[in-house]
Amino acid sequence: MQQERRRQQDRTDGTRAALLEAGRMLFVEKGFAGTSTPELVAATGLTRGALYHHYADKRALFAAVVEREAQAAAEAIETMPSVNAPLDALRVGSRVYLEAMSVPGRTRLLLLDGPAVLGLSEMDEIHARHGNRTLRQGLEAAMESGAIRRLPLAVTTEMLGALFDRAALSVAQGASLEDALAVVSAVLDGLRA
Amino acid sequence: MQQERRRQQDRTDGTRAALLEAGRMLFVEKGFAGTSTPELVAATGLTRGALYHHYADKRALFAAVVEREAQAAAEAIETMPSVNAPLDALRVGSRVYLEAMSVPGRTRLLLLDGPAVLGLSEMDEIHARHGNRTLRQGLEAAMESGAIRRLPLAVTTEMLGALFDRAALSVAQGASLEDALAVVSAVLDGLRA
DNA sequence: TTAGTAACATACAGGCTGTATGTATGCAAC
DNA sequence: GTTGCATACATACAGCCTGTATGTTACTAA
Repeated sequence: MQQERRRQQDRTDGTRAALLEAGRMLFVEKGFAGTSTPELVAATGLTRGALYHHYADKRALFAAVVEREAQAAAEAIETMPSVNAPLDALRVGSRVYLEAMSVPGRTRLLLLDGPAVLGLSEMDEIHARHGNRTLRQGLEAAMESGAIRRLPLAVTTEMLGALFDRAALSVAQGASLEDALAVVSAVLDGLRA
Repeated sequence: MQQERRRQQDRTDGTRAALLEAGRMLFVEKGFAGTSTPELVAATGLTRGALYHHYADKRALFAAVVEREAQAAAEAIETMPSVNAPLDALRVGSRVYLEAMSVPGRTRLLLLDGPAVLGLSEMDEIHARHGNRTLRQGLEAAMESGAIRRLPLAVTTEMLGALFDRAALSVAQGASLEDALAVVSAVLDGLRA
């Protein structure tokens, strides 16, 4: 009974995983608009029927792919070694973040197509559901402890996050990771109280 | 002769202007993917034939709209009063930039759909063709004069530009302009040598 | 075993894009 | 001025794609 119920579940899980995997590959390679549902299912051996059975539409599959990517990135970041000094924690965190974002395709999914297809607010919700906390908490702790200046937390988080994101994009496009980190480090340094 | 040749030119210019205007309106309102060429030409009284006569495809019209927007933004920024002290120039420039980016729809065109549809490199080319120089030159001057730390110029420009862009987006989404400027100011301050 | 439901596959309707083709209008030279 | 060409458009068409409706098979619970 357990086993029979599992069989259906496994079947579903396997199909969804296949669709997510093919989706990630194609969305990364050709973008959301450039990927058609026929070629998507062709990559899995299924038909469009299966796709539309499991996901409301192409956008919903894309959202699932993006959410999975955001989760993976968040996990990579949360395994960060904890650092005592808040400012050092921010420095280490930014390096970890840039490394996490260097997974091929991740910048395209999370920073280019994601915001355009799903919208900024839905992207914010996705990030909120996973690890976006890290930067905000890091900044908050650093402000509380007096390590860096006190600034409006929400906008500061958004703006520094955008700085890191662009760093990740530049690195993905060939810029030097060390150069990017030098700028990050200088900016964080400059925020000391 | 001049006059007769002008008539054709005027006709072309008028048609293109109408397409650009309708394009801007619809692309801002419904995004690139959400805007169809039939509704685009319906907004001008023309037909799709005219559109495809003047532009290679929908993407080319979108690129023209984006380029025009980038140019308008650049012009608004270049009319900035010149300031002597490099660091003050950066401060004033950032306020002018945020104001320029507060034109409705501009953030969507230049920061959301533009990069996703045209790609980062084409967007960079567009910006290079217009006013992106401002920030780069401001940073360069500030570094030369010793006002701020010496950092890799290219990435620094990209990353600070992204910081400003996100500030513009946050403001466009309801955040306080003063909060955003406080962060900008703090970051610039912190970069002093 | 049987009824019901979930997991697919197939078939279809509508819309959209880009191109090919047709038409009219300006323009330049004779 | 009319003849011929090029430019500016309009119309028609082919192909693809999306989402839905309908059919079929595989489970599962009673």
